[in-house]
Amino acid sequence: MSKLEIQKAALSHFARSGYEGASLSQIADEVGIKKPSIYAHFKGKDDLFLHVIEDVFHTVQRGILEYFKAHKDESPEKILRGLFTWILEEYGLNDAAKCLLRMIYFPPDKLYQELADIANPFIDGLQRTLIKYLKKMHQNGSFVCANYEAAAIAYLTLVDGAIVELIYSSPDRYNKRVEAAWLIYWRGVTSCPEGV
Amino acid sequence: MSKLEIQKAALSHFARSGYEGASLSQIADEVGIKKPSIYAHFKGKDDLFLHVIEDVFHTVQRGILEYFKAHKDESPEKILRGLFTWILEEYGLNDAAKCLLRMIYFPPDKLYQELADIANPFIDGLQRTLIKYLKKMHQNGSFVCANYEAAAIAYLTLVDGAIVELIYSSPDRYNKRVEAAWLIYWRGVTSCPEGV
DNA sequence: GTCTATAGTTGGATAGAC
DNA sequence: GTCTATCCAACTATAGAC
Repeated sequence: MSKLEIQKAALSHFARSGYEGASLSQIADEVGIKKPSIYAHFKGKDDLFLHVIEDVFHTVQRGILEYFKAHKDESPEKILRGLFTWILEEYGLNDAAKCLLRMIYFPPDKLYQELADIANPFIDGLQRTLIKYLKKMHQNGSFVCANYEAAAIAYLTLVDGAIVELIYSSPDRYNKRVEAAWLIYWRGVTSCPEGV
Repeated sequence: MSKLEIQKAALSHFARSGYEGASLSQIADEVGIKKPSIYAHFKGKDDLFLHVIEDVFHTVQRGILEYFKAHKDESPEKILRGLFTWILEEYGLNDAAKCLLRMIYFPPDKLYQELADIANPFIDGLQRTLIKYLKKMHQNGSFVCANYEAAAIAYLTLVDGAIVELIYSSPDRYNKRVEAAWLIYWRGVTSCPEGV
């Protein structure tokens, strides 16, 4: 029962302080138990951390796939633009997203390999799914552009750049970025002067 | 003399392991001195850290401004595109850039305010300088676009998204992102169908 | 300015009672 | 499954000799 509570508290500490900065005492305090009680549920700090991380990656991945499924009948323009809104609502002030990004960009040296084994399939999977989706829409005729693969890569660049602003500053500035960048992106993708 | 060596070693440790993960013993080891000798140059870990960070921010800021000055006679297209190449060459595998980004996105809770006082002027300064530059070029006639302010914000989104890939994966995939995203960005910025 | 020695704290982890 | 008590290692930091 309290296993989930420990994971939840641990998540918020790992998100805020990183792997090295988080301490089992503080996590136990937040749950309302003593430090040694954690060892009844997890083998140690590494074990707790990896359980939390694996859960976060799978949850986020599932969320994104569900978003695409729920909106699969809409136009690519609406789906791609809407994902930015969805990210803000779902993961704007969320520990899970912050922890996930922190561990992708700045993994603890000690668990580098274990983390890469979780993170790489996640990243590659998202990229391949997006390219496959845009390819289908492109052949479909519902996504007219010069190069769907470049469009996918550029889109992911946009997503990362926007999220970075969400982490660093605020939802407000995130929205400003998204509005400005999206208009230019979509114009650049769909307008094909002399068929470049 | 060894004050600079300590700062240099500290930088690489803060970049790789973060504030909490870096230890004074390891830093001292790398310099080839004993831990207490650090206290002859710095008041403590915080003091060393803040000195390193301040130095990094100023160095990077100076570098970027010098890049713009050195290329001020070229077209905006060349300057903006060239910055991506410059970032890769100058800061691709660099501890300074990695440390800077890490501390912007995931500052240690303990020194949050002190870091914000250094990071915020840096970020805001860059953004304001870019907008001012594009405004001048716009009024100049050498940068034809619908909205120079949106172009600036979207450009920064691109830069962040590209850097994220540079941190996470490799120069190779960074270049792929830049090539794909730049083409779409520039097309979207310069093509103004029915004067949007 | 660098060292040895050491204080004082906190970290992760284990043993064993209940 | 949670607790108290405890161990040991690592950390930051200081005192004082050279």
